Amino acid sequence: MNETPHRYTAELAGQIEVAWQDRWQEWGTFHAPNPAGPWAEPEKVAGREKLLVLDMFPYPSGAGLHVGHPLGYIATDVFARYNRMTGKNVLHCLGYDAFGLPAEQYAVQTGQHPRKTTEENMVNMKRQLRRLGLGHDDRRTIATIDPDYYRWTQWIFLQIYNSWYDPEAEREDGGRGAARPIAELVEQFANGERPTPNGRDWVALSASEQSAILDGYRLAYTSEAPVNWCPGLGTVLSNEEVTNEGRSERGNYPVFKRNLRQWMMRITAYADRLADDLDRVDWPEKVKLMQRNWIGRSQGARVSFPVVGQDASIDVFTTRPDTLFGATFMVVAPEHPLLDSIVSQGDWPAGTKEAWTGGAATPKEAVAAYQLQASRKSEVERQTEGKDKTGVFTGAFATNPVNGEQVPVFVADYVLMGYGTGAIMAVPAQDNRDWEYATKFELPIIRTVQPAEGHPEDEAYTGDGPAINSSNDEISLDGMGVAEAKSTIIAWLEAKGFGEGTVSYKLRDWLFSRQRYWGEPFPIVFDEEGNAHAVPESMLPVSLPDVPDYSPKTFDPDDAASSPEPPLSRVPEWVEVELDLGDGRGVQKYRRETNTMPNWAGSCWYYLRYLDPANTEALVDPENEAYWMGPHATPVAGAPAGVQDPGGVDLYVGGVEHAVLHLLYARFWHKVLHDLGHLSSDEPFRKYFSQGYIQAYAYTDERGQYVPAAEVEETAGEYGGDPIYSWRGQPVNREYGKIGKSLKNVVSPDEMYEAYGADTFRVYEMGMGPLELSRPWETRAVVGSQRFLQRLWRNVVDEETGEVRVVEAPLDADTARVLHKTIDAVGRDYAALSFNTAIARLIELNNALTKLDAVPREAAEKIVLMVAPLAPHIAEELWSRLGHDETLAFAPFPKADASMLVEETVTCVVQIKGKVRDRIEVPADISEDDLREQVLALPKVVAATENGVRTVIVRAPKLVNVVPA
RNA sequence: GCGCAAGUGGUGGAAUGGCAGACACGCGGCACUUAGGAUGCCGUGCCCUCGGGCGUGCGGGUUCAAGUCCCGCCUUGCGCACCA
Repeated sequence: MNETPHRYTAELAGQIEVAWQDRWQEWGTFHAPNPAGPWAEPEKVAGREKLLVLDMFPYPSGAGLHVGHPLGYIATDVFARYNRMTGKNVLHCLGYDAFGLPAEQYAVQTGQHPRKTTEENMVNMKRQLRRLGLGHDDRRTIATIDPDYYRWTQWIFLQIYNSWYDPEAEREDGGRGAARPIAELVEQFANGERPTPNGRDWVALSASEQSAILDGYRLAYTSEAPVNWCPGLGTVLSNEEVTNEGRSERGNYPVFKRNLRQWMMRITAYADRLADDLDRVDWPEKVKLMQRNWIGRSQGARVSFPVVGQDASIDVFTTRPDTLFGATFMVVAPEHPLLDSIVSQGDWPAGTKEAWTGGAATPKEAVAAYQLQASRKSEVERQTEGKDKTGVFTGAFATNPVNGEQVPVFVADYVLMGYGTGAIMAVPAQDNRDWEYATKFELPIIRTVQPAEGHPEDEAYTGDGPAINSSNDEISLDGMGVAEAKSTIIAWLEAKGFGEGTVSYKLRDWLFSRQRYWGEPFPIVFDEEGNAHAVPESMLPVSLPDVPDYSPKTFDPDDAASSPEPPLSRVPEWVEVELDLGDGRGVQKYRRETNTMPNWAGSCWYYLRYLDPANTEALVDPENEAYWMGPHATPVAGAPAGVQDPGGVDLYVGGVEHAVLHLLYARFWHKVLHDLGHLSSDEPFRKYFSQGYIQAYAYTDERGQYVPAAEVEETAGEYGGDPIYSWRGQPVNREYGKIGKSLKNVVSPDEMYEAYGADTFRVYEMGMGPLELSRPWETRAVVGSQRFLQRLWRNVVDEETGEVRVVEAPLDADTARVLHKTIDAVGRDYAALSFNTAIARLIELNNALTKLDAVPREAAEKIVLMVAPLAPHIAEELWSRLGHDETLAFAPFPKADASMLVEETVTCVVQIKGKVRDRIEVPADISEDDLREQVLALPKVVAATENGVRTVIVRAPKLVNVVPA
């Protein structure tokens, strides 16, 4: 009946794919040898280059994968497989980021324990990914929820907790500033080398006093500070997890500022290095820029303005100290700590304008009312109220140090406590915000930079120009440009003791605790005085207890007055412990820390565990870390001259959504571990590639409800108009966006395996376009990739008999040339992650082979090897049928014969005045003179150059451009 | 508002300053078929008086030659957003 029983159908593809997946597993094909540690196989490492390829750490979602998820995994797999065929020792594997909010929320929804649902989700995801044929080292699969894993997460926390940042420490790269053990700081305090902050003897201080001082230095510390409290999630969040609109990134709930005692990570100590070292890694500029913006380093000056009639001064940060002479008033944030003491106690001073008082009888009342009003505003309200300037006069004046002018001090919420010093000198002439405020409150404006020609009279001028109105008895900036004026005035301020050049950052310390159940417990206990103690390494891991009630206490999302309540605090038998911490104090009563770590903790270092997952002695054997991640001999392209290579993962592929979250946190942890001597590399991700997303169309009916995208029919519009979409006969609107359940446009990889097979799916995803671009999913287009693989199959296997049909014959010259050109191009494309163009080349070669009566063995074997990284199963199957016993995973990738890359004859394009007018076949090695002569003799050229020739451009052998007179 | 990308057929996309549209989808035709939503082959930027003309968001410029380089504008996407 069936005339083509051996056709490469989805069914046959499925059989082949599963069989090869079993073989790879059985043979341990993708096990990568380590130089040291428990899995040491130094003899297999010797003499090979290494390559460490990494995907972003996935969390096992209950919804399973959709076709967008595997895009990056396929890309890294193709790259890894290609490099394996060039002889490299390639490490590629995947683990699971299984703690955290999504896993917990899913568990809450389904009413089951998070561990159970998480493990089930991991099983499902592993099945989906295995069916894709990824060449992962499956021995190295890890999960953050595994106690053997989070033991090391806790160990790293202790390393950070037991460290401080010494800005004077010399680094091996010549820079200054590094993490050092806190014990060394204690020693400095104890032997008097470093005075304690309050000047008292270290040994005379109580344990609590010592503890409080050390908290001011530790890289992980607790502090009582305003944090982002999200009642809807029942937890606090880091700044990075809060959106511009003041809502939680996950769940979009309102977030409120609350003063709470929380764990923080002193990432600000690393601000400079995190910003500077971006120059040493190969990342997209866009992502580097996002990190630089987030760190927000700006050069400027701190200037002190003495408060008139008080023994106090207001410090401001400014990036424009050159404009000091134009400072006509000052503004402090409503939360500024000095505010209460500087507000004048009596009536409004003489000259107070009505607009400054906010309608209050005294400055004290006005400021109190304004503070209250500001404190009641949520972040959301600040946003929605727009940028209307509000504020009141404090009644106080401060002295401008450059000219002795007494300027009024205002309180206004356009100045933020969280940046700089929380106070500014206002220079309306050179700052738009200050201009607005000055105009609204009738304050003087003095230009101190000459505006450019044609600049509007009624606007601030923020550009460069010569300084004006900027002199006193000692100094004059007049005539200087902005840069020179800045350095001149800073030198003067420093000499007079009025201020100093300084740097300010937008980056804040990282809030590290969460009031959730499903996360790593802190290895911290509190004694009866409330002082924190590290749990000794020997007692790790501190296990997450099984509890009957793991769900977090959540609140009305708008209930700002609610307080977090960690689920672990409801387990007294776990919280209350008696321990001997080995610190000489013997067995004591302690209370465990009941907060848990954020899910970033486990994902901050997982790539390190991949290197040595079975190691029980260390998080990674130093030799393994140095082998896989150590610095290269030469820095990345574009790095400043003379810098050291930081090392790190050779290729990291993932979405840009983690540009300032995971990618910044991981860099910070990595640098701490580097400083403490645990890692030779100084950056985690040497090269990062930001992949695009696969999106899909979604359709809404007349009521705006989403309808199943798979059931929508498309019909051509009349007279070439736009196509019309309909669902069950009714017209629907098309939208473009994310793939998701709520949009009813999910396509799962399982459906693709079923309908086409994994290889076809892989080729389609890689062939759709460049990896960095987002593109729409189109199921009906997948068939093109299937046709390609079918033709490839047919070139080797007879569809009717199943016999191999290649012939033992030499290649004809044309085929040989196409083959070698393809080899040349495809190799370069793979190395450059240009998989879409590699596929196009392979299709062209395959189509050329299809036109032959029979395919010579050499061509068949080479195209099979070249296809193997993309479509490994069909390639293995054909390779095997061609008579090879072993996997082609390590078969050498074909090499192009350079002599085959040059054509004997070339089509030369003949242009007249830059337009193509003719073509001639010429020998590839034709001389310029011969070619010029031939072209000028062509009838069309002769006709066009009746009036003579102005010039002839010859680019032998491909192009001649004749320009007639 | 500030900053960064990107604009190429009906669609996804190719093109070291040198033949614009590789490859694929879709569409049209043909073959094979009881059948085709299978498979194969051919065609497919637009206009045309079949000579050719016009074409890479718009307007200028550099060049013998511009999708590519430069200037200005428009549009879209992304990031930041009272950051002093």
